[in-house]
Amino acid sequence: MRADARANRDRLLVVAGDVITEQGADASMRDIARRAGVGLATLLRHFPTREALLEALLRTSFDELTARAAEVETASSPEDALKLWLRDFVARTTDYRGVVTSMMRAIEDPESALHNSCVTMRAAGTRLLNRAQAADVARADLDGADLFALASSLAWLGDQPGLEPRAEHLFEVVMSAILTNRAS
Amino acid sequence: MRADARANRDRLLVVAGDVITEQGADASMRDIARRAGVGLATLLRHFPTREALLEALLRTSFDELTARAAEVETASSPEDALKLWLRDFVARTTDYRGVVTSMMRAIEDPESALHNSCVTMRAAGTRLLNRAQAADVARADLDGADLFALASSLAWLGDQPGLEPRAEHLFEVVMSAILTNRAS
DNA sequence: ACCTGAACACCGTTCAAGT
DNA sequence: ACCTGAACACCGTTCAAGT
Repeated sequence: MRADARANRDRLLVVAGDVITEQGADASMRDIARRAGVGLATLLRHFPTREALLEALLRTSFDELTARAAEVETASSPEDALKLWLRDFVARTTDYRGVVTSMMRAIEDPESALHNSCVTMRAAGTRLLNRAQAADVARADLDGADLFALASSLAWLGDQPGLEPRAEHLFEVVMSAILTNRAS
Repeated sequence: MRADARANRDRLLVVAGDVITEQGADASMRDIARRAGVGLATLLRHFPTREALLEALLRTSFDELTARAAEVETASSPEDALKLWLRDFVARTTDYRGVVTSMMRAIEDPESALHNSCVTMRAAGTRLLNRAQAADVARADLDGADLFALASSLAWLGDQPGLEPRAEHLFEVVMSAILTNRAS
């Protein structure tokens, strides 16, 4: 890639992060290009679809989540590991409003640019779930896709304007459905 | 209202119901007008915003849900009543894809045309929750807004394309978090 | 009263023309 | 190679003109 193209790409990613943080995942592509001081066609050349742009923005975050799953797996009890990781999942997914819907779409669509990052991250979560199930602290009738769906629904709740104050409480309610809480 | 205007309005509602069933809550207003054989300005004249159109479509359904709450309250045990009603809530809200997000927005915004129907319906659900709590079969640390949020998140899950097969299972998982299940 | 076409400012897509 | 302006087909909003 030519140096000026690389510079444009980097700049676009930074600006896109800002704009999407402000306006959500359905922000205007034209607006992003405008604020990057670049033609719309240039943005579309680097990221041919909105999905591709989101993919570039989220790949790092999702890869970090995958790595984080490995960390908590060795550092924490099965129950705490699952809790910590899900909290992280929700926090990161709520960073950009509306992005959880794109993620749901992407994990169902193998053609999506986001597909692989999503699948890998879900697999990491599944390992934490299975570990908790083996330790008898999580419901046995859940699989990785169920966990992913429940976590996503919590992220969706976090995206809803009036719900921030209850987000933590709702997290714990759903969490209590995932865990079996046999002790205590 | 003049007879021709009334006819247009009725016709628009029917067509809007069809189109939104097919395409979801963000269907093109122009398309709805087109399929109703009417100018776009005529649609906007009867329903000045998309919210207003959704309001007209959903008011009946929400009012029925409010009435249904009163029915199950007298006909069923506190636990069954809550279960039955929440299932109904999710089923109706999933009828038009994407509508649950509009509903969430509407209940936070007193200016919204949907606001009153939503608030009334939520209050009906709150009564069922309180009754279940009094009978000690539902978690005491939930209020009506929590219940509404959890039910909405289930409706959101039901809207996601790949999740229909797990919808019922996820409903039961979240339901188990709401109920205390002290017996059995 | 009610309806409508047209003008408007937006959107994302595409591509010929420029450097 | 890479960028860009312009044309395109869409969107919802608004309003003067028609019946």
